Amino acid sequence: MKLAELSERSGVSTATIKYYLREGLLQPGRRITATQAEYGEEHLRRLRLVRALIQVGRVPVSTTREVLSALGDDSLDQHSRIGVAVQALPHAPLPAEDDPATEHARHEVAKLFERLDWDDSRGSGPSSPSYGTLLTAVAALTRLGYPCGVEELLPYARAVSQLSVTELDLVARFPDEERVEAAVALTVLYEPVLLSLRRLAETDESGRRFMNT
Amino acid sequence: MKLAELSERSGVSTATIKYYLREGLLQPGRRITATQAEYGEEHLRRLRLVRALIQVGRVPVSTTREVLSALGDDSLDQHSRIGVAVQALPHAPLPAEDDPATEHARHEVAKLFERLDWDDSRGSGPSSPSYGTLLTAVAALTRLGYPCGVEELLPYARAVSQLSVTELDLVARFPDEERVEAAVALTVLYEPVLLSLRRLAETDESGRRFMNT
DNA sequence: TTCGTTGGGGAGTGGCACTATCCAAGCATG
DNA sequence: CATGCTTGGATAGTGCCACTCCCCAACGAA
Repeated sequence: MKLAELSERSGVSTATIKYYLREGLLQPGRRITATQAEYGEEHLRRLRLVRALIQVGRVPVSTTREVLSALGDDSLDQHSRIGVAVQALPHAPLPAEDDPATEHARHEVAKLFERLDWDDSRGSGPSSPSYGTLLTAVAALTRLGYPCGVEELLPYARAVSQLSVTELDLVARFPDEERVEAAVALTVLYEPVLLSLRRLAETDESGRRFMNT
Repeated sequence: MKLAELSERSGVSTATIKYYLREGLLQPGRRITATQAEYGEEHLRRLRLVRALIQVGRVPVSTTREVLSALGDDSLDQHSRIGVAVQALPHAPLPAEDDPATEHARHEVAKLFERLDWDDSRGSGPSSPSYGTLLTAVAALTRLGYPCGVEELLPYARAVSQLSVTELDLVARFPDEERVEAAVALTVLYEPVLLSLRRLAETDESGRRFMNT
């Protein structure tokens, strides 16, 4: 298939596909002549993944490139490739160091990790960028005077622990060679699912309580 | 307090504060002389909220302005103000209309809503922007061949339903005049908490399964 | 009086995700 | 074989966003 057909079948403009090729998000097609190239189904699939990550998952283009290169890094085992890909995803800036709210956040999050048996040797833990994002968010809430200690965090942690089990069950059903891509796609694309369901649930619950009808 | 002190106590540069003033995210200070203004504690508090929404919650500046104006709209009741503020938050683009994946998404999400008793009259439901975001994400997953039907969505929906109850319990503890701000702050700032905990949980679970030690 | 400081305002910056234009080399048609 | 449309590569430009710089006139302390 030529670039124009790839564009039509994916719904992505040829200009944008050319941009992705330049940025290394897509392998170049097989050259037919000096000015033409041939693309296959795997290009279409990859393009759809790229589009989903960028548009639905809001992953920046440069980050997408890193994530994709981790997908194909044969020198790593499955867990490491998933880890590298997920760590490349965007995270909040680290919190200010000398700040009482940050101190509180560190303390509460540390207590949370004691109560769960999450293990830093598996990649969760203070060394992970997600841990930094968590600290930043907890510190910001603390600074604004909203409660955000272990007791408030635990229900969230328990909920996502359960969800991660069912999610990894899903990932495990895929054959080896598709598993890392599945893990990344599900990690990124279930984020908007989770957030929109949460907003819908909150809107509904807020209506139950604060609406007079 | 003068602008310089406001800057120091909030950790936001004077240039940025001036930018927020111009953008209407902050009320102008009380004018002392022709070239000086006085700011109070409520300016500091508002500034911290703005910073948290923009930096931690990744809410765009223009959206933040809309959210803040909904906070102070006395013509609406609490539920409506929360609703307006949350609807102003960023959402994914609506999915393509004439697409089998979108059709599938509509169908599955409709089935999901039948199983929960979420009510469109309360603001959740097809008319809500979050509903559109959900459709887009489900359609993208479907297009990539990942399972994303009622059975997969239900655990997520149940989890966030529970969380929304505890969260609204928290909101209800605040006095009336602080309640809407609390609802918005908690909605936005718990998003990174939820997402980072999910990534940590997944990393941990992936380690348990796919790591050889 | 002098000199640093203050707040307002307009213009500039850097990053990002495209997008428009140009060009030479095909291919298709009469 | 001539003509004109299409193709893919490269370069430069666009629009948006969140700041950030700079200048200015008015203050205020020494």
